[in-house]
Parts: sequence; structure tokens; C-alpha cells
Amino acid sequence: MDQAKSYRAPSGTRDLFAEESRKFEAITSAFSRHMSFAGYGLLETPLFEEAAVFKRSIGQGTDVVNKEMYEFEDKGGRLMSLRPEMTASCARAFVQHSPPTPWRVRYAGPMFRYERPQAGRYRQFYQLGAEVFGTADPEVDTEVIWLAYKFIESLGIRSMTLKLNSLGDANCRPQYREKLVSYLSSHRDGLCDEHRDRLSENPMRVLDCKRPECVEVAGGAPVQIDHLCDDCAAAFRSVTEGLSRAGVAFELAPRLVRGLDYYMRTTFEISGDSLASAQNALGGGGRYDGLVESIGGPQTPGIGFSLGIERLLLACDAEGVLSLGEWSPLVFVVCLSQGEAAIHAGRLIYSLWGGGVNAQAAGSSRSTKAQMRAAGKSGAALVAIVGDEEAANDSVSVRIMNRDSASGLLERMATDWKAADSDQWSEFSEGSQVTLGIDRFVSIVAGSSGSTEVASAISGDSAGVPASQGIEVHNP
RNA sequence: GUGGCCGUAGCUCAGUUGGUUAGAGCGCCAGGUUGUGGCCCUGGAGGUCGGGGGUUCAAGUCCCCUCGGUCACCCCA
Repeated sequence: MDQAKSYRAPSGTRDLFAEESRKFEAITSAFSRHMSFAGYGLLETPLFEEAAVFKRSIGQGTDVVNKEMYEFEDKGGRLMSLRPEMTASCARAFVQHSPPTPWRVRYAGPMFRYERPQAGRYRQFYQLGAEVFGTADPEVDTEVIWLAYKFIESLGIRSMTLKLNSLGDANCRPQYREKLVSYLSSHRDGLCDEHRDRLSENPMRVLDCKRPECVEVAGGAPVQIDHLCDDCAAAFRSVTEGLSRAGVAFELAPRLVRGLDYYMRTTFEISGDSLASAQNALGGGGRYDGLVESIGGPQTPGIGFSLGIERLLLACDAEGVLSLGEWSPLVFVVCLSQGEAAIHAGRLIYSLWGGGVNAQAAGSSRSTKAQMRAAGKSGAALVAIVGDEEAANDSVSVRIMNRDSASGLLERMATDWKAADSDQWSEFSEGSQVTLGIDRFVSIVAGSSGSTEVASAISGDSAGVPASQGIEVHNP
């Protein structure tokens, strides 16, 4: 059975290309722009770390560590793990480099969790996120939540809910925990099978268990938010007031408990209300003031969030937002014969590419008809035709294929080309054609298509990615 | 880890109560006279019907096993 086996991407993973990868790229670059304006520099970390980095920070009792980590032993006998999330890696980097605080970083990349795949849930999934290390100031809580919330909004997503909670701190959580345990113990029989046994292990979990039995018991349980110490209460008030002032709508979710142990004080989750599937969390985050210490660093407060790209995309599709422009070449080069013409055509397309012009060709060995069909299908604005005649006098015949996408060029062409070569160019209709010098053509086209895209992408750090032809996020 | 649904060309699917060389649309390739797209016409390539076993004169169609996909529980992004 396995001798003629055909391979496919591993379960829970997939190949991204065409329309989908363009959307990924659009979202990622929009995020880069959004976060760099707020002073968050990009942090890249390895896709794998020593497994202990995750175990000690995320928590031994969590599902993520318990049953979802991709662990392996490397050839040196070290126990490693693919990263199931990014906060632990960021904390490790923070401890390793001791950067000046507050340290604001953003990240984007794949995470790995071994779970059964499902709608909106993958084994390799992509997150965008940010962390701030070194300040406990509640203003930063507001900042981080605002950034997450407004980014989602900037994609055009409208139906979402921000749920907010405070989990208390080392001071008030233990006392609350006792109250909760004693309440739950007295209602032990009403709990679902799983939580009846694991009650004292992680009592908070019972609060967001979705089984009807637990929901009923949890409904009457004391909640942390009513048992905060003075410091925590003051901090939380500051966050809620800050959000209100910043125009971010939220609802209190006293039973919101996140699945990673390191969270304390402010925690939040943003769910997409347009998502039908069970996986409707677009993202979430919170404060983790004990995390850095837990992996051997100095006592350092921190807060962050992460968003799931796949979920964002799902929500965009559900709401019909994130529309990308057409992605088609400006020029399509058609070569009519082999030999000199093909050489000439080759020079032309390299000049176009070198000048930063989005250009394509279909191969000179194919028939004229096939090349023209390919040109039409590509959506190119212009076709540059090269045959023996053109090759002989160093020219190209240019034909308008798509008037709309050529519109930006038409004005330029009107003055430039009319004056230079053509008087039959008075009306720009599709199918109009004119012959002109190859250098002249390249300079005109390069001049009007943003020829310095690549250069500006490299130098213009803040933008990250240029508003190139076609790839841009549309904000309604 | 547990359960429901599904597996026929690259994609979306037809395939009658089991019966001759397994079909359509889209896509792809090539033509429809000499150097010109989108429409139309013609032709072509492409499937061991997920895999294995069984029942039968005969199985894409029935039975069993297995693999894969998908959705849900759980957890989260």
C-alpha cells in the first residue's frame, strides 16, 4: 500500500498559495505597519526551544503542555519542542539579552500544537502578537488591548466582542481560590465527571467549562473580580476607564479563564461574532507578571496578546471585508518567433523587471495565439509584442489590453507617445496598438508604475511593505 | 483521545434495482490558413472509481477491514 503512496501535507497543516497566501501577506504586513507605529520592534525567535522553556512558563497542568506539544530529542540528546505559542519564547529572549525596559516587541509566525484539526484549528497555525516586558503600569494594559482591538477593526471586521477579566495576583488569588474550592467542594456532585476529580488541581477551569452541569454550578460560584485586593482592583479600574476613554467597547467576563497558567490580573479575549464554528476566538492575552521569574529571570512584569491569522481570515470572509485588488501584470511580453525576436524579447522582459515593472511572458516557443490568450487571461494592461521586425529596429509594438488597469498610464502615454511616435494614438481603446523604441517604452512604463518599490520596501522600514500593485488592505 | 458525516479526473460533481471500452462542466494543451487576447467551434491529455480483502458469471455500485478528509466534544488562536 505504501509503495505508490502519494504524499500530502501532514494532517492539520496546509499549503498556502494564490489568493489565500496573498491575504495572509496582506494581514501580516498590515500588522507590521500597525505595530511599528506604536514602537513595537520585530522579534524573531527559533521555531523550537528547549521543552522546559514552555513547560515552566505555560504550566505543567495545562493541555498545551500536557498533550499538545511537539516534543523531540535532538541529536545531542536535548529535549526540544516546537513552539506552541510565542510568549514563552519572548520571555526567554528577554532574559537572555536583558534589553532596556519597557521592552516592546511584536511577532508573527507559525505555532505548533498537536490537536485534532477542525474548522479554524490547525496543528501549524499562524499568530500575530506583541509583548511588553518591564512595566506593570495599567496604562500599558490599555495600550496593548487597544492595539489588538483596533488592528482587528482596521481589517474591516465589525462584529466582535472584547471580554475582560482580572485574575488577581499572588496577593489575592490564593484567598479567592480557597473560597472557590470550598464552594465547589460543597457542590461536588453537580460537576461534570472530569472536574469532579480535578477540582482542586485547577478549580478555575470549572468556571469556563461548557458542560451544562458545570455551567449551572459555576453560575453561583464566587468570582475573582469580586475578591480583588486593593492594588488589583485599582489597576483593573484604571484599565476599564482607559478603555472607555479610548473608545474600546468591552464587556466584563468574570468567568473568563485562559488556558495558560501564567496569566494574572488583566486578561482578555476577543471573539468573532460572525464565526459560526466553535473556534471563534480571534485572539486573546493578558498580564503575566510572574512569567519571567519562572524561567529564571529577574522579577519582571509583562503583558501581551496574540491573534490567530486563520481566525482573522475566517472572520474577514464571513463579513466580506478584506478585499484585495486584482493582481495582474502591467505588461505581458509576447514573442512572435524564435531566434532574434526571442533574444530581443528576453532583453525586454529583463529590462522591465530591472526597472521594477510587473511583467510576465508566456514563453517564445508557444504559438502567438497561445501567448495572446495567456496575456488576456493574465489581466495585463498592455501587451508588448516582439517579432522579427521589432527585433530588427529595436522596437516593440504595444497594444492596450485592459483599459481600466492601464488607466494610470494612459495620461502619460498621451503626451509621451503622441509627441514621440504616434498620431494614431488619439483614442485609447482596447486593441489600440503602436510601435515605439524599446528603451522609450521601458522608461515610460517604469516611470509610471512605482519603479522603486523594492528599494522603498527596504529603506522605508516603518511601512514594511509597499503599497504595490494589487496587494493592499481595503478599509471600508 | 472519543463520536457523526464523507472519499469517482487538477477543481465541482453525475453515475439509475450491481451488467458492455467510467461521464459532464470548469481548468489545462493544441487547432479553427500566413505576426495579435477575451466570445464561439473542434480535437487532445488527464481517473488502477482512497487502499486491501470478500460476495457474485459480473462491483464505482453490496459486505468487512484499513487509510485519508471533514465536522463536533475537549482545548484554544
